[in-house]
Amino acid sequence: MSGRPSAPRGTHDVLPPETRRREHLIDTARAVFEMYAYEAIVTPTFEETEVFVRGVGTSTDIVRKEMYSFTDQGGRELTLRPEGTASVARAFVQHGMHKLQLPVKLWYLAPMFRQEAPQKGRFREHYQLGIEVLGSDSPLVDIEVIAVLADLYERLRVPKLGLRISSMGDPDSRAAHREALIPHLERNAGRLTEEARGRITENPLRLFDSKDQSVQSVMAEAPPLGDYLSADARAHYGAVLLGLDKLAIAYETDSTLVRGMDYYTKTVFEFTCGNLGAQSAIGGGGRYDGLVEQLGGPPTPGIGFGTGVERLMLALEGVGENRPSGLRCYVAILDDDLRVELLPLIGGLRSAGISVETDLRGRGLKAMMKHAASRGAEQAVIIGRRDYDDGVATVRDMRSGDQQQVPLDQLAEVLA
RNA sequence: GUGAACGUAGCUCAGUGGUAGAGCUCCGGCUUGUGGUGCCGGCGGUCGCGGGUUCGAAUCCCGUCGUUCACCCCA
Repeated sequence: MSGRPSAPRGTHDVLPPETRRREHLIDTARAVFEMYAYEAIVTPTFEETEVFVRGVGTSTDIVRKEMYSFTDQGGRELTLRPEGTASVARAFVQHGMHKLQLPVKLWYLAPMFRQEAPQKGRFREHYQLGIEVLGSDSPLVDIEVIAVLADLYERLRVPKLGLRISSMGDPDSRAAHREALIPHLERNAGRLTEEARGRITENPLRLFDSKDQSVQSVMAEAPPLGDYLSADARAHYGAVLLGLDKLAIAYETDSTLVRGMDYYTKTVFEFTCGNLGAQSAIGGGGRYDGLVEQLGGPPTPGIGFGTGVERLMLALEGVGENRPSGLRCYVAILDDDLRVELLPLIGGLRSAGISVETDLRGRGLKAMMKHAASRGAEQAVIIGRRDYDDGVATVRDMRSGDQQQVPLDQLAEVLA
């Protein structure tokens, strides 16, 4: 920074009228969440670092190199929330929410912070809309969670939508798979990149997602996780897919789908938008049946998703709707002395529920009419000395241009 | 974090070594009380920032910050 300060790297301001598009998106999401009977939850912007280390997992890029961590004046190790699920799980444990009627169904809108290299659609601070369902291991919940997100995207009319889904299995499935996968990788270590070799024991599943051709050829011959699913995990996965079919939600199963948090079990899924380039994932999530216990709570299954507000905004460029400004009426006062005299009149219109804009700069009538038009006012109320002395105002319909004289004391009724 | 491209008015961009430009936006006038089209005028720039080369730098060189693209990762 030198001279004029600017927003920090990877952050950005959202200005009107862009904020109207954003609010339409958020309003729509809230409406959908309420339709499925979710309740809002708010958690702190920062947590004890331990929440994310234990929750998200030490093998993840998020915990290893992307967290905004700091020590406060009391020597506490804190971290700006890099994702939403761990915080919600922590709150669930802290407040004994397992004693509530289960499952608990929650939604949130919150900023997330990750120190990554910024790119289009990837920011160091971004907002996520998300839901979490805690306390039921039924595949019905998996189906509902995916349906909520699909419903939201449909209402927003997200173009070129894709859904990939997979099952990570339960811990037993993963352990059995690991025993077969690691020897395969070690036998073929010569064909792996150095980076890939480093992950063999750390998080070998990640390699299924590699874009390196040589690594891919090794993974193509590797034992797929799907072959090692336990009977329970397999049945669960089948039930979820059946439910999606029943709801006519299109999906593609993809056993190479690997997500960035260690807590995922069984169902994982990711929605993509085809016109977003490299950052095509607009929302994703999965089941995390061990997370609550990991954070010191009773064994409690859970599942949720997060979807990125900024990426949705990009995906909806050109097709998204704005929230209407709601401005109904522009009051144009021609005589300077009347500007103060008529403040109660304007106040009265607003009390009557009419959105009113008026000139705050001392513009001339022509400029005020232009202002009224550009702000989208439906009607203009013009009051000059002549009108005021007669106790009337001129009301102009901005669409048709029709004008009529209205007594000042009837203005609210006529405009309403 | 690595590699590459780009950074000129609020916005979109032109200008590639010789006095900083256009369109749009905004403000005002033509119309002394009437918008969305027209005409005229005006406001607005440390050419991202710092250093260097040069008689002279928006232009060439170095550094730095930011954006974008790819890798990586993810929303």
